[in-house]
Amino acid sequence: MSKPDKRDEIVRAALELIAEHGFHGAPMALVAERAGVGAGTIYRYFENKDVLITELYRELEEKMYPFILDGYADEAPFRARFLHLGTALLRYFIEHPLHFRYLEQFHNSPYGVAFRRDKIMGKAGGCDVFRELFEQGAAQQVVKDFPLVILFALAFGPLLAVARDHILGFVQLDETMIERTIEACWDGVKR
Amino acid sequence: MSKPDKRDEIVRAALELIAEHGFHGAPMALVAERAGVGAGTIYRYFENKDVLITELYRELEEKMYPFILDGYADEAPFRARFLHLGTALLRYFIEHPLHFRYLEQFHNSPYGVAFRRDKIMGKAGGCDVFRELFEQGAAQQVVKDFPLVILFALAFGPLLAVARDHILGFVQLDETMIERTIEACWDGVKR
Amino acid sequence: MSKPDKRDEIVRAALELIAEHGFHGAPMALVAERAGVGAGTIYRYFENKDVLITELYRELEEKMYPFILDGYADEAPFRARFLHLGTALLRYFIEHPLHFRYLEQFHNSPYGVAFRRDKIMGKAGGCDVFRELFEQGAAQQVVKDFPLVILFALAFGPLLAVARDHILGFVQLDETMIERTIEACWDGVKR
Amino acid sequence: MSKPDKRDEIVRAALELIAEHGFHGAPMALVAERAGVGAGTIYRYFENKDVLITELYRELEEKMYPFILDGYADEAPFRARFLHLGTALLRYFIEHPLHFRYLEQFHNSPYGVAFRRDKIMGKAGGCDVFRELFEQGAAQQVVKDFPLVILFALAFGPLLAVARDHILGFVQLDETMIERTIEACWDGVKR
DNA sequence: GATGAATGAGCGTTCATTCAT
DNA sequence: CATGAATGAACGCTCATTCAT
Repeated sequence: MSKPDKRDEIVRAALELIAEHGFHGAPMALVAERAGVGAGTIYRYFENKDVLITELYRELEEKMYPFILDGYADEAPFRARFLHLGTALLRYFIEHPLHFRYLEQFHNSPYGVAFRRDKIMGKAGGCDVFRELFEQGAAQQVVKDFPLVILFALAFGPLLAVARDHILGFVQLDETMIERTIEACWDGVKR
Repeated sequence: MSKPDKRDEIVRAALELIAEHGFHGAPMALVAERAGVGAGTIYRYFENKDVLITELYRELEEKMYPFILDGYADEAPFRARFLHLGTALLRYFIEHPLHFRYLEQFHNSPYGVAFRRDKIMGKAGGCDVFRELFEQGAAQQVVKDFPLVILFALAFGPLLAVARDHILGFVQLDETMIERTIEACWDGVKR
Repeated sequence: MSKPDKRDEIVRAALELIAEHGFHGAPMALVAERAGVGAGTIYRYFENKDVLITELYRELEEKMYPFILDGYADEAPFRARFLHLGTALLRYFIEHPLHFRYLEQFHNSPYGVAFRRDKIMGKAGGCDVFRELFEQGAAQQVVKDFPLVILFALAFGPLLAVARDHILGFVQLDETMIERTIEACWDGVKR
Repeated sequence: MSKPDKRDEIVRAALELIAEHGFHGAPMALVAERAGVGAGTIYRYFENKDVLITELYRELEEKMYPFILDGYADEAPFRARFLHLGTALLRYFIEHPLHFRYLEQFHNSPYGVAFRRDKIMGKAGGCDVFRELFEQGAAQQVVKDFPLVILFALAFGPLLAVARDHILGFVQLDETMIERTIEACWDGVKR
């Protein structure tokens, strides 16, 4: 097994265990076992558990971006862009349930809160498409007159809730349901 | 200190510690200390930590109901009832940030998922006002034609997100902002 | 077994293991086992291993002082007082080899160096009899004209070396040898 | 880098790290890094860490001998030879604090005790000048009537203590202080 | 020969739970 | 009933040593 293979196995094992059982349901020894490596090996790639967790988060974000930006037309009208990003995101979560559950765990933890705080304070990375989109929407008065944070809540709150319900098996979303859901989000956001 | 007093102190201490520091930030010994009881005493009232956590959840739900049902008019039109419940809920969370954070922690944990599964499968308790309301709304065709689960997501997804952002200090909600936010939720839900 | 018993057993076990095998030859699990307590129990009495080590040092010092001060006559001539303290100390070490080896381990470790630094800088505790004695000796010009630190080295260097050699079985000291050794130390120190 | 170079670098790195941070402050990986070699390479030159430690000790002793024997006159009177060796040793330690601290660490460890035991039991190496000197001194009745071990303690106990105090910064020894200190040692030893 | 990634036993420490008092 | 000292399994992490390259 070559070097990056081990790292990948560790990351995959951590993703699975944390997504399924949360941070304390994923002791390092179990991550190692599931990755097929020795316990000490993890520490060659990640300084400690916190670093592994944060690094994994960043990797998931990076994998997600190309997916949701695929076919995104910068110059399209606001509504079209909103629907594109929304449906793409929801589709991504549904197709990658492990990613979704990991991201959720992360956001509902001290890590995630600190992360968001940084983002909101503008040290952002990554999430900028959304921020840009909504800032334009606000400037063009096509969205309701709310602080950005609330617009985000109106747009993504339902999206994330619906994704979770699908993944937990509480609903079964097909493509048309995805689109209709995002249109409903749009109704909440639009002026 | 009389018997129910001790129980109350334990519950209060657990609420504070878990809301502020999460489940692992609340060791039983610390809960006991903060409650002013012996560590073993907790186990007279709660079989184990899981039971304490679940029990506490149920108590918070019960405390919440009278608050949000206060002034609720069964026979009012759907929209008015929706707005009443939504604003009441959001107000409740803002006024009881500890409760909110506890409920959130709970929902984002294996406990919460099992709990919701039971509810959705119909063994519900508590949440019935919302279920009834939305079932009526669906029957009257005043809300969008979605499964109940998605309607819930559209209604409460933004609400919870906004409450969290307020409590974490990312926005400052006043009464009019609360009302406007719930109206935006309504836009998402209404047909 | 009553409360102070457990603490005593832990301290005794730590003393034995550390004296015989050094700090890393005394893992907490082994200390616990030898003390006949659970591993976690140690932490009820000592915050962590460092605290256990430092505390044990202090206890040994405290046990030693009454022994060497027994029969010490403040107003006796310098030489007599020197011989008293020196022989008493050497006798103590020979009678308490575990104490001696522990104290040695402690002094030859970061703990001990920090400790001595504090003492020399005057934040002393305990060792004051010796300091007082030598300061008087210096004032009366009965000892050689050296900084205190060097006088200490001349007096205690051989004493400690001899104690170690006895305990390791390299010599066998009897009472007269003890006295003659301390007299030889005196020759090194006296003007 | 040629073969003996690597060995030397390993030894130098081990000396520095162990002298400054003790045996546990010198993990093999760090020794390798500081030596500029691979971790596995150390094991081509030294069977294991214990061997490295013992070997390094022997090398330091060997480097020390030429230094202290420089100018040593076999036929000079006992006192002169004693003073020569004593001052040379003390000077050596002061000029080579890393060596001194290493030797000290070594002596205060299971390695050192085993080593000394061998020496005293006569399997000696190295230390023979001192042994010879003192055996002569005993035969000529110029030193006190003590077992060799005690004479060593009287002579080197203060010397080592003073060296340590200098290196730790508790005193500052200059050339005359060195000489006076060794003369004081002489007072302790001489009949 | 030289490497350094990989290993896993072992460390110090925590904490849910028990049970003698 | 209430207590809190005691427990020990489990955790995150280190490091001497090995071995495929």
